[in-house]
Amino acid sequence: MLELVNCPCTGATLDRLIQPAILVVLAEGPLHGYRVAERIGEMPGFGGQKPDASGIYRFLKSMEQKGLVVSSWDLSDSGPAKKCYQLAPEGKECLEHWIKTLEAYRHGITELLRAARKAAGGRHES
Amino acid sequence: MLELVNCPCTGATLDRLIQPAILVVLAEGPLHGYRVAERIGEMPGFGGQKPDASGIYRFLKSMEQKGLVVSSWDLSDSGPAKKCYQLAPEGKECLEHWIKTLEAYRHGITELLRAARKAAGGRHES
DNA sequence: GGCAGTATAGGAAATACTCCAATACCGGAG
DNA sequence: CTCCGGTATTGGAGTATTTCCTATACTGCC
Repeated sequence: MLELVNCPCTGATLDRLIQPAILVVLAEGPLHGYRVAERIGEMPGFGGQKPDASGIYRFLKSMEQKGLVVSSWDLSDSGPAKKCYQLAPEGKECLEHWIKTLEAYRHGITELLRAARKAAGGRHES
Repeated sequence: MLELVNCPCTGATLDRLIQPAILVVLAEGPLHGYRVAERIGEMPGFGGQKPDASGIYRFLKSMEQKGLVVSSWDLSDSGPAKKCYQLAPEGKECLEHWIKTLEAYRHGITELLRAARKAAGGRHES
């Protein structure tokens, strides 16, 4: 038997999609990093496991530097201070661009899948 | 206007998929690195631009170390020596695993797309 | 001979990602 | 009251991944 544990074919990480996922979550309404991470973890395609919080915070920070999101501190609730992020107009523009990109990705994956099935599935109904 | 040039939403790189793409190309028949890169460049989803050859060679090498492919030098034709790769049984197994992974990816992307359209496309039929 | 195209390969930098630790605030158990 | 667990943000460091640039070499063409 083959050990595919360390093989990317197990699909452990499709990390690039965390970025549009953040945009999508924020498009649904302003939210702070911790909840963003939780919401992404709930999304299908992320395997029910929430992504590394560090990574989310870093993404949010870089997105703010790019002007895609704006943040404000939310001290209203009890508990530690929350940095509340919301989508800037540029972020919405970026999200719309992502829609086209995701369509292209899906098309590419569909084609790859077709080719893979054709190549691998030729005869293996054992 | 927003400069989205350096934004991943432009979809410049869906690099992770180069690995199954190599597998698919090799599943269609033995081939050497240079042609593999060209074939991948022709595939939809890679934007018609052929990937970095260095990367392909490195992938092929690591795939050989993992036992997914086997190589042999082809000196039959004129021109520089070609290292011809072909899929090993483990590589085919990996490719079959990739099919499941790609299906999961596509599903995840579909869901993300649905959410993105809902969030961004609410009202902008201008 | 020099140049372009085919073909492989390696170094080094840049980037991305993960794991781990630190800080801080709150509420409840002991 | 003190410690612990959950919420919340952040930084450091190490590893993995990717890209860019370069080197080598062979062939055919001008």
